[in-house]
Amino acid sequence: MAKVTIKDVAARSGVSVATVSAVVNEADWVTDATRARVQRAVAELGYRPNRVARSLKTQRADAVGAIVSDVTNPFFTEIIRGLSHALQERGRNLFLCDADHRFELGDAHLEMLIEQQVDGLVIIGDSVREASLQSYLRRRSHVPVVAIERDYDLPDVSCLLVDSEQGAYVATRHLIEQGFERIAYIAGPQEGAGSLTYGRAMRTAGWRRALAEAGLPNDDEWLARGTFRYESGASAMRDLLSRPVRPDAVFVANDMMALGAMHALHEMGLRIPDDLALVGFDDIPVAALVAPPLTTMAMPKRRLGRAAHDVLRAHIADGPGYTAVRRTFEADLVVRASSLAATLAG
Amino acid sequence: MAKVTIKDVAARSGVSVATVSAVVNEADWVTDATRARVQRAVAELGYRPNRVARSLKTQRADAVGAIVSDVTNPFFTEIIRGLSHALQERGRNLFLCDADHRFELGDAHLEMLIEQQVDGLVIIGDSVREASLQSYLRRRSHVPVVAIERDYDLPDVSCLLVDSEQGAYVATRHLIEQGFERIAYIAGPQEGAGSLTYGRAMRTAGWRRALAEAGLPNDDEWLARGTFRYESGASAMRDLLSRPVRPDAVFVANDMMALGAMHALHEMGLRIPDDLALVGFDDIPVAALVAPPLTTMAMPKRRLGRAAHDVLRAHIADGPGYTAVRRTFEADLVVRASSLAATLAG
DNA sequence: AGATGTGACTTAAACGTTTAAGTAAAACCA
DNA sequence: TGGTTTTACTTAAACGTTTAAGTCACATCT
Repeated sequence: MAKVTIKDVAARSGVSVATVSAVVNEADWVTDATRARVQRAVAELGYRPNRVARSLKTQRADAVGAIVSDVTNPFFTEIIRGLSHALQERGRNLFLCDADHRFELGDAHLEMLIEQQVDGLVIIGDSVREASLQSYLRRRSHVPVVAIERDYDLPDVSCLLVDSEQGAYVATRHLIEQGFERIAYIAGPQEGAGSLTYGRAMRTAGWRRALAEAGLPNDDEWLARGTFRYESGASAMRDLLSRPVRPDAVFVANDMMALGAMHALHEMGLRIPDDLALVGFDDIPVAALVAPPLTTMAMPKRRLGRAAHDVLRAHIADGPGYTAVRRTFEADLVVRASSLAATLAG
Repeated sequence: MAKVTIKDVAARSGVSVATVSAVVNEADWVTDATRARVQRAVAELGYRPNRVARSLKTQRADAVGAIVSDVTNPFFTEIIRGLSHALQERGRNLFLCDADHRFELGDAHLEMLIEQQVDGLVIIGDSVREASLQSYLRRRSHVPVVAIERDYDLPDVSCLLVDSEQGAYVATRHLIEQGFERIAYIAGPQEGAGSLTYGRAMRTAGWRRALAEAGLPNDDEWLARGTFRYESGASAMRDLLSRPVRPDAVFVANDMMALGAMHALHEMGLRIPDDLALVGFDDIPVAALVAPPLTTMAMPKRRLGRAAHDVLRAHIADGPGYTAVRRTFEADLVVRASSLAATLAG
């Protein structure tokens, strides 16, 4: 009934535990004969090394922890996939925690991952408060942290971001090139006074820049706000359509809201893109599946996950003196039917 | 630079490590004065107990491991959410691993979770081979295992399943009640000779039963096969429509394929449900978001996750002598626009 | 007053590994 | 041949906790 340990293997194969350890860890000094005897004992007893004991002794976990703000969001799961693959290749494991949009939960997960002695941390989306992270980083020793799509103003954390301003600019340019002239924008929540001059908030700026450049109107008359969730996209759309001048195209700050907007348009009997063109942001998998397929700015999701791994690995290798990096990725325009000029689409 | 341990706290507060341990674990015999002194030292040093050391000593991890066949599949992430919440409430942690449909990966994850000494295992979907699991369970001691939506023929693993036959029956009955008479079925992959008489494979049987009962045709003329993926749903739909007699409704074995079928119908200019009604299975979140919203059999996803936790907890409490259970859940019909009789919808 | 009990700790072993340091035999060299 | 090096191990301490067993001062009982 008892668990089989390295001692049992040592006893059965008639060698010391150190030798068994050497065989298990593929040290080069063991003779073939001894190695074979030990391996036989390992197989016969079904011995598996205890990672907990090993971690305690070696002071490494060969694992990293990740906290994601919403594990049911396809955008994040793609990132996780990329991260998970990269780790897998190196034989590292991933402890994944879902914060479900609740900061207390995210903070609790952070604490537990630290106690678990992971070798590094990945924070995906807005799941951990800056204050909590900061108080951890102030400790005498801490593991490297990299954040994805979350911009921390902390010197020790690396941030992997997407250039939202540029993405929004490209998306809007695309609509302009398709010949649309009244291009509205459905934004995320109102950013707090100057505090969030990063990430998704910058999409507004990109939209403005493209319109200004083309001499098109870009004032608040053409701007509506949502919460990044599906339902809010639908109501923002209805809001826009109720205004004096109807837009002929809408750029939406993320795909979930774009889908909501699409739903509202369907309900009102308006056709996409004939009556109104639509461009989203993120390129979640469903974007290609709806009718019509949604034009969107593709986030390099898997690459973000993989890059998080690479950066973390480098930091771990560099030891406590690592220097955090800040990397910006570009979003790519994926043209689908929802944004094609009526003349082309028809 | 060094990590702060229980010894540092003991030294600073002038007590033994045993006392610090007692304070941290809220033993009741410590005086208020001592407790305060220790807590102050803990706060001042920023001490966090090392879970690895604790696990090694206590022989528990206060964590369970889960292996999911595809972390990007919304169906599974909902289950994970349920599991994760339940664990959270008990202060237990979740180690989540993504097998990405690759059995070698799933098996490797199984091995590593075992080495990590988790208190229990949850296997979600088809991610771990029966042989691998069996060889683990043959070991002298093992932790409890519960599988969700995967039917293992192993006496020590608990299985949480959904009654697919019944679900398919209900879905088909619904179409019959709406007045449809030529009800086709898009199934999953052909089940291997007699081997998969469980799970999703049983949906064919439920469809047949409902049709037979109503005296409607249910032979292979009305059956097409896919692979449970989006694209295969589209081609299966095209296949069905190319046959001599066109169906007026289609029941699809899962939502992803149903969405694919929907896409094919849009392409061909056919209207849903007017020209052809559609019912899916799973109720993934997008099902409600497409146009028209998809009628489907809702899987109790969160409940499955929560139930996995409950069963696991019971098994852990029962110790090595636990008796595995087999529980079947019902899928609920969720009626949306895609299946409403033309007369009602119009 | 002496025995007994209780409260508030401390001591030290243990959990299952890894690994630096030690050792004994064999191989090599002059 | 005698000394040195190499090979193939073994010994034992350490990692950071928990916890059973021990201790010692003090209160309580008869």
